[in-house]
Amino acid sequence: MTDLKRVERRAGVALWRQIADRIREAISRGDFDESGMVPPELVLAGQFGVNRHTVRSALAALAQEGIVQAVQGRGTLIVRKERFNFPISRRTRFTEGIGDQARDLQGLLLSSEIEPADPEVARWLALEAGTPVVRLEALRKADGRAVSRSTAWFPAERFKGIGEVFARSGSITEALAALGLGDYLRSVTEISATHAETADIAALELTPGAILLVTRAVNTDLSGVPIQYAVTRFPADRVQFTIAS
Amino acid sequence: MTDLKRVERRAGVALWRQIADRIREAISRGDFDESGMVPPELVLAGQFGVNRHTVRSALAALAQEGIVQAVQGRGTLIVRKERFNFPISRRTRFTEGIGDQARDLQGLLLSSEIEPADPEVARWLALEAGTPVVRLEALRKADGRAVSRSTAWFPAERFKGIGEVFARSGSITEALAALGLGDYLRSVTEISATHAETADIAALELTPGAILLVTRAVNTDLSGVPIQYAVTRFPADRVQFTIAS
DNA sequence: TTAAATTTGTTCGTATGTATC
DNA sequence: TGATACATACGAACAAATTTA
Repeated sequence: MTDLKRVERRAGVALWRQIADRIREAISRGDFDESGMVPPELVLAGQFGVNRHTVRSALAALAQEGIVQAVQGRGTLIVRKERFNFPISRRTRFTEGIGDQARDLQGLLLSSEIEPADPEVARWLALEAGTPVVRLEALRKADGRAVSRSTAWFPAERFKGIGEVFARSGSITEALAALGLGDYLRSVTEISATHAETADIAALELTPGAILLVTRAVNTDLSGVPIQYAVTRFPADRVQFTIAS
Repeated sequence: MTDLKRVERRAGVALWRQIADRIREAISRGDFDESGMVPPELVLAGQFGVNRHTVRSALAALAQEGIVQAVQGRGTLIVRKERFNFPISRRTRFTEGIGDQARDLQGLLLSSEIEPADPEVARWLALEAGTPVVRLEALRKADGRAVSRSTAWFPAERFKGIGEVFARSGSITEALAALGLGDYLRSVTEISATHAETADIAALELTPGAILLVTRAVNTDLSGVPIQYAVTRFPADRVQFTIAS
């Protein structure tokens, strides 16, 4: 607690930013490790010699960074993170990729519908816009934690019943195999990062403002014909990617 | 402006969240396209029938998402984004990778020092901890926009003068070539995402709370000996990655 | 060039609601 | 049930940066 002294007013740097920095440092020093929580807002306000709102601004910034999580009625918890490592290669498969790192893997079908391909989906799948495609919404959990929320499109002609098959197995690889596709390859993966939107926050059990790693990927059959285009959102504090060349 | 009516107090959803959603929708509808800015906070507060602080909370959330950027004295600008695409492969090279997409590329040396390898750096470079390494801090710009901030380590025995050479050419590839390494390969790339810290916010000219894509990568010479370990931070709203398998 | 008006940024005060213990 | 602690909202004042007159 040695560092939680009064804050001097410095020109140019807002009080709440200075306080956020001090709390961040105190956390990384392990000052609050016994309790696993930050002291109550009013206590911090007293120690820093500022109003409680100023402390709240600082804690809100740290919550945005994912360092702490405020829980109404209890206090502000310090968040500890361990990331799953998700390998990306020509033979990327979700279940195999994370399998080693988790005891319990679940693939949950949220919905499955046939719809006409919009221009973007058509482009990725090398189809005419308007061609029927199956849209499959899925959520994956590892050891009970949601690790990805994906939206995948398949040509409907070839993979009409993939929703039902995936619902049973929870694995795209197995579902494709059941529909006669024994093997497939990853052709393109795009990776970007954004803030989570409302729907994903709910599905992935995130705090508002959480960061998502987003992949846009195409899988093809062995002759190079696109069979799947998927947009997958991974909580950035739970997942990282590895590309082994 | 049709949607900017009074907000009803609904149980369960905070006012500022409802307002953030309404402003986000109005922006994506293009309601403010003529000016490129959101109306002043006091105007919004009046239209929504709430206090200015409530509007500020909503705008702060949108700023976190990177949708808007507030500028003191001017107003709150709507941010338009276009991302550079950075390909990652066995032959990843920064300059070649982004070269097509930008007219003007700059590689700036921030500092270059020789230091003993800490355990992590030593592990990635397959050296004994404490072995001298060159640490090179660099900033890269494309068309005047900062696109990456990297910290790279090289075995000092082999690449002692790389700082000076990089300072002249602005290219790691050229610097390595000048030191006798004609070709090299990317062996591992790890990708994660976090919030930017203070130092990177300044160097990359970001707004606080911006998201960074972070790569940890190892390059080796043609016989597989590690020659470079680099941690590179890319602003997520300016860069995305592509892995072509 | 200067001054005023506009607009966002920060801080404090106060009150009330809601969840946890 | 009451105490504690975070969540939301309103009000007021002033600072700082920018634009406009």
